[in-house]
Amino acid sequence: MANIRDVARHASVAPMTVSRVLNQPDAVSVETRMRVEAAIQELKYVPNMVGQGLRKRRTMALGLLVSDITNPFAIQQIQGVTRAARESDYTVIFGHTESSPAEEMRQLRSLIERRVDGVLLSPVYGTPEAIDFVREQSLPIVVLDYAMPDMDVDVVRCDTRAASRELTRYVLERGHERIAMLSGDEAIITARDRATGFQEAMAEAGLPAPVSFGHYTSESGFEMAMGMLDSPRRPTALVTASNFIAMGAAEAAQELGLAVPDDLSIVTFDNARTDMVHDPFFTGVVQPVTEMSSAATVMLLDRILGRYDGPGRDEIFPTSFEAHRSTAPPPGT
Amino acid sequence: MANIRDVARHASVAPMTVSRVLNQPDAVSVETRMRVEAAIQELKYVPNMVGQGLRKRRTMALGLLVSDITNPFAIQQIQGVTRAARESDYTVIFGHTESSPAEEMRQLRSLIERRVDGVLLSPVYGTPEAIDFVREQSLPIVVLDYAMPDMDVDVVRCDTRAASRELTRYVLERGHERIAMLSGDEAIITARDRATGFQEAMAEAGLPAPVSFGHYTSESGFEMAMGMLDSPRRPTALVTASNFIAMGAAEAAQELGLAVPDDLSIVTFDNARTDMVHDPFFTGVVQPVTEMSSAATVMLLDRILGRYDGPGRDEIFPTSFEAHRSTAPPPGT
DNA sequence: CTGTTAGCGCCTTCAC
DNA sequence: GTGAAGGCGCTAACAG
Repeated sequence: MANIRDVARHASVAPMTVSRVLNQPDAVSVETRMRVEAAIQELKYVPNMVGQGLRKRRTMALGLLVSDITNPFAIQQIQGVTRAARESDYTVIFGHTESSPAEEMRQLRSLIERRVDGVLLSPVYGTPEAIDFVREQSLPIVVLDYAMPDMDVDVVRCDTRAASRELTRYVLERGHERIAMLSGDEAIITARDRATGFQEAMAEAGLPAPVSFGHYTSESGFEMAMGMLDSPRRPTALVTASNFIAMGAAEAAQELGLAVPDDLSIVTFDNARTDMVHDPFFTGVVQPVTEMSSAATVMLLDRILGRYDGPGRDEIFPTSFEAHRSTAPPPGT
Repeated sequence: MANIRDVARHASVAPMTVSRVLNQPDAVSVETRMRVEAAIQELKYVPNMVGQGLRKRRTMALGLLVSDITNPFAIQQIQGVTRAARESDYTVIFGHTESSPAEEMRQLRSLIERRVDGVLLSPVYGTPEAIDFVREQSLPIVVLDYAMPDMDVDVVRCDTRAASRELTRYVLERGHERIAMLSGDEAIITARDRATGFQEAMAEAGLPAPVSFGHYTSESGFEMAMGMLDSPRRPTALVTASNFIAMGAAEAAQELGLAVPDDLSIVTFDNARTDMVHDPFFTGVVQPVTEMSSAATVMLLDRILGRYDGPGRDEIFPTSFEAHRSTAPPPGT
């Protein structure tokens, strides 16, 4: 594998000239450039970014950590980040944390070891440690989909509490009165916010607002739904805080012989965008994940390239709503 | 951000000793080691793998290129590779080629620039250029899910032609006689092999074997299905060569007022594994993608670490079969 | 067990 | 417009 000196020798120039041909071609005379380019071709020279990164102290790589790669949500994050990064000639080194804070720290460390120029983190529990860890290496970081109150850090997210209120109102407007919420881990701020939004909307309607906290998994959704539905005055509608919880709830309904949506309506968060799924089933809130992730990447690049270095920005994107087949009026109406 | 010399100074040792503490702790006396470790803690030193990579001429990174990250198939590949890589302390730098050969070459180049220690490629069209390009940099490469006859290269795949034969036989055994195949781009070997397997099984049964070639997308599946189904003596079953084609075909059926499976059975390849999808719909062939990808990663590491350097290996994994809700006997039986 | 020297591939700086 | 010197952070090889 040829290096820059091999090319230089082959073209009878100094290594520096080869470097110029690659990085500032206009600073080299046409004839020299052509000779160097011929040598590059001939030796099949591919520049070594490891050397370059060491010297320039810039790797042109961004780190991206998502929680759960099996979630379509994460795929959209990856797409959004990759797309924006590519436009600035940045590579994305991505890892998934399997929703484990320990793994999150391990992966962050690995990204720092590789000296990525910045980090995009979709956190598990949003503990300050992860952010501090990156910061103490004076690396810029942007947080995805996780509110960080009282932390001076760039965040890109949605107003998930308001979205939850509206989602609940939608169900109320369909005539439901016995509605329960299945949320995620109470330690996760989106899980709390979504529960709060639900409770606010139910309070407006003067109705009780039962909430289960569990995890953002279908297993947990199944269990929580079984708990909520196992009662004579069972809810006629469930508001779930994630697509996986919704799936688990739908399984529980099936297990109990309840038809969705005829016997039980289900609405959810984190719906995958329609164009990713054939015949979407769940009615719910859709976040512009790809756009958010691209925006977050641009914010990160702003920091890296020195285009911005003020206080942390909290960029909030609007959510939208998609009605599909998982909702109907309550049974008996 | 501290470097190894800062740590050395802080612990009153030579940089080399710090390096030893990190890489061969047993070669350092306990007291020295403790002093160095204290300095590392205090300075929050994180080793720089860029410098290390330059010196060792090893980056401890593998490149992985998948075609289409929105495909659950690709997610499983990423998981399998990441898992196996992690066990050997390797990082995965992954990219998606958006099913474009030009992008594939661009991404390969980017991986080479970063001097990954080896490449895992799930090719678009399986042209030799991509492989030669990697090889001429004397980098090892393993090909995923793509037969490479006449190329001396490591491949991990399934016997997709045999699987297609069996899949077709399953449909025949259900009593169907008018069966059509919707395949992918004829330039893609799996698309050809799956068509061939279908034709072989149909020939065994003495039946005509109409095949459409299109693309591995739901749009193409929709169009091909519309073409095949728009006839009085339309097929009662479709064999599709990918999950996306199956989705498109199901949409076409819906558009034509045909119920799946009552009016039309659909079987497919590239089914996502059951545990990734709520209530799987399509009957079809399931490949052990995660295992295959892990195995491919191990094969690659064999080359990288010099555990193997013989001729290219063609490792063929068995497929399995999952019956779900998209198949029934032909209408009127 | 510890240290010194030198160089991996590249580019910043300065000189010509 | 071109080149020489030096160093980014790290470790192989050798010395003590």
